[in-house]
Amino acid sequence: MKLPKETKSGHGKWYGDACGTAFAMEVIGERWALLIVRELMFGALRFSDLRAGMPGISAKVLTERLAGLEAAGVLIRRKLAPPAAGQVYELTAWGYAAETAIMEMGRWAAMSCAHDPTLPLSPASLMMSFRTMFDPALADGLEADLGFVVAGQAFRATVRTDSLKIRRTPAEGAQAILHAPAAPLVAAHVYGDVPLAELAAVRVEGDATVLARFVASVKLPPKIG
Amino acid sequence: MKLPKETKSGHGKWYGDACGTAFAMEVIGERWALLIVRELMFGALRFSDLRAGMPGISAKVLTERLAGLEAAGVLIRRKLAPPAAGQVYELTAWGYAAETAIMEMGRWAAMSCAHDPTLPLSPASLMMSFRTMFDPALADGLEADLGFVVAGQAFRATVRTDSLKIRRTPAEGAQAILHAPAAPLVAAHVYGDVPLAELAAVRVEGDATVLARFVASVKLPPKIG
DNA sequence: CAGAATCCCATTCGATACTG
DNA sequence: CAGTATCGAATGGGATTCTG
Repeated sequence: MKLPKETKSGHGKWYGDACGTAFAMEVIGERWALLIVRELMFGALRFSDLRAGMPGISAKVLTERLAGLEAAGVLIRRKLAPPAAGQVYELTAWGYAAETAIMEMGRWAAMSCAHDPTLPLSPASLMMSFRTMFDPALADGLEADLGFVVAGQAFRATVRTDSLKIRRTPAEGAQAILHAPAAPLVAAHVYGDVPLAELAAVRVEGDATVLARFVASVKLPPKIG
Repeated sequence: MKLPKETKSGHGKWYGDACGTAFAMEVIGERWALLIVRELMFGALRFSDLRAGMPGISAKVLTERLAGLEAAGVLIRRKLAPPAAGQVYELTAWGYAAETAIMEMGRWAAMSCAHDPTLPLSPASLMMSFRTMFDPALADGLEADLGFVVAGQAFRATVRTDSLKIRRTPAEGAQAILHAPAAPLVAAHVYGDVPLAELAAVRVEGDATVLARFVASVKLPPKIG
């Protein structure tokens, strides 16, 4: 007697367990699946943009995962309006609701000594780390409208006294805009305390003081493992 | 050219990504790994106890996962004091720190319509769901010391005005003790609103009123997917 | 460029049998 | 009870090719 195969792909096939954690792992536990959700967390992306954020994933696997996540209700595929050809992948409301879980996993991982923060990092990962590590107590009342242009991807961060919102939106008009060719450089400054002066490729446009206050409000947790 | 294999087992071999979420998935994203952590969350267990909580896992895979999780620093194997033979597996401080992430994943999964809460459930899963779904606002100031004996496993829950602690400890002396032969029966009462009177196999010992107040303070989130 | 289809090998899994 | 050893089957995933 074999266990039921059920949907044959995507979910419901592994654990047969009512535990929510088990169900979550069936949906987002396959290799790459959670990273796809991470990449989409700040807004819809096209196939090739997704690949760019996940070096190492193959077209086949990305196609399979996108189909699985769509079947599970995590994301939908949406056709772009006529002028722009092609389509984008966008999280559903439930997909966006995974953000808390993703952040808690990231926070947990950051507590391990084995976690290597010097590896490559996608722009979306960097932004997600800001959301995770933002501490209103450190922000000390900061309210700001910041832009980040990292590896060609633009994000807009809105800092309020007790919240931080980030979305994929052009940075024009922000109080301060940080331009960097790659995310690890920004991480070296924010988390590794490397002064901006030592990072020739990173440029700040606008109010550097506001940006510095933001950087001071983002901090990694202590290591416990 | 191939990607680096690195540790050959356990972690660091998949994504090569500084993103904490990616690292977390390398540690606990393998099949069954997170469920092992879940089972251990309330205290150390032996090999066979772990198998009992995860119907479907084979001895081989359990052995492999335990070795991987030990190598990653999530758990340690500890020899029992002489009177009791054998050894147990116990989470490290970092392993216990995964609880928040596990709960957030469970909360997220519970928001999906596709989540089937009628599947089998281990006692540890049930307790974890209590921790996840406990709402101090619904508890309305309840302070209590409760026992749960489910499928032969005993847990002790301490309810405070704004917290709920649970650990694997004999239930003797609690204000109320709920005895049930299997976890799904308890879930049917707590989350499915099936009256205790209809569950002949479930028995309450002690102050049923206190238990009822606890049950009223545990609630599933609304469905959004 | 987006993504489906095919091929093929490495890994992984589950079942069973076996051992201290 | 607590694993280990072995083996056949299933799956996974990279490379390549093909299509709109």
